[in-house]
Amino acid sequence: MKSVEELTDLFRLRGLKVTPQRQCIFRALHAMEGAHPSAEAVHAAVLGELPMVSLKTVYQTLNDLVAMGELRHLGLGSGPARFDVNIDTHQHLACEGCGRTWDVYADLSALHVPDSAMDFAVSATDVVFRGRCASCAPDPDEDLQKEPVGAPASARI
Amino acid sequence: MKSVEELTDLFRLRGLKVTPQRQCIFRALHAMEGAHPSAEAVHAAVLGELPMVSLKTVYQTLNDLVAMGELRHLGLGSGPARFDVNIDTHQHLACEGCGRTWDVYADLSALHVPDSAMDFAVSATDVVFRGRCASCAPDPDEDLQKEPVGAPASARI
DNA sequence: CAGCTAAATGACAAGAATTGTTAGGTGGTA
DNA sequence: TACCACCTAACAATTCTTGTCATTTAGCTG
Ligand SMILES: [Mn+2]
Ligand SMILES: [Mn+2]
Ligand SMILES: [Zn+2]
Ligand SMILES: [Zn+2]
Repeated sequence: MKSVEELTDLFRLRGLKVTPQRQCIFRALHAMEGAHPSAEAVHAAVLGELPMVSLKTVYQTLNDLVAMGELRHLGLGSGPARFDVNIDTHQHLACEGCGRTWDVYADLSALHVPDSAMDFAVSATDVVFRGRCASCAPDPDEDLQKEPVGAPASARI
Repeated sequence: MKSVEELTDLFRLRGLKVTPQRQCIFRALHAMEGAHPSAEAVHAAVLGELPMVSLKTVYQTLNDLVAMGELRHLGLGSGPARFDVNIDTHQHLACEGCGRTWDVYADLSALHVPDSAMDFAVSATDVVFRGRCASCAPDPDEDLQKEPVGAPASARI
């Protein structure tokens, strides 16, 4: 995520105004490098500094950033939309146990669309590795005893 | 998607009851092989046969099928959830022009999670190729005047 | 086949996430 | 400083999905 100063300049270049609310959102996002917050999470972070900012303002600013390509909208899984503060090309690990998500940088050079779809022009490839992180790994002892309980209610991005 | 008879047996095995509404939903899904319908789309198909089925019943049955692993819940962007009638391992082409989605079967054997994430146990890999389909291609030479015509039956959303 | 019971149905309402509306306020420029 | 397009925030509206509950029904048992 770019610095507050850079984002300020980019907003002004676009004819968008830079308000204390927006700069506070910029600051919150800049402090979240590597995270995938929901709008609500960004709002919560912002409220610590400016208690009167509305959730609507947060949504509006996040959507502006997405339109500018300075933030990615993650549309995976269910529940509230997540935003990706990292706009470099990368992929994700999604833990089905705790719902956390990590960035990974995998080599996609060997990944090709089959010939049967040759008339489709690919501009981006989204990859999500789903599974279980170290803390959520099934314990081998419990594994022998019982069948795994149903997945947690919220296995999200 | 399995046949109405197979799904009927699987529901009974699970202690779930099989009602005319549910069998109608089974039929609708079975006729949608290769598609990625929303709950609303399934509901619309069902209403042609049984006009009194509620959307709630459709959601309930689709969720049961997902819990049984006979239907996949897709998170392709925002908007209403899509369900994947094809539960074989496969990937998707998503056209950013018309919003349609196609199944593809790509070779993922060369796709590995980086070593830095070695203690993450991957159970599934979701791949979405995003771009533009032939009808939505910006290429001015091809299909210049053509309306985006319906995709082949096996390649619907 | 009749009776039992857990499950399903559907009308309705509620919940969760996001966006529209609008009246007043403000940033950036001249 | 004055202007004005843009922004803010309270509120309402929309969209998608699930909860509640009275009634009905599927599947089982005898
Ligand atoms: Mn990321
Ligand atoms: Mn599919
Ligand atoms: Zn985990
Ligand atoms: Zn298209």
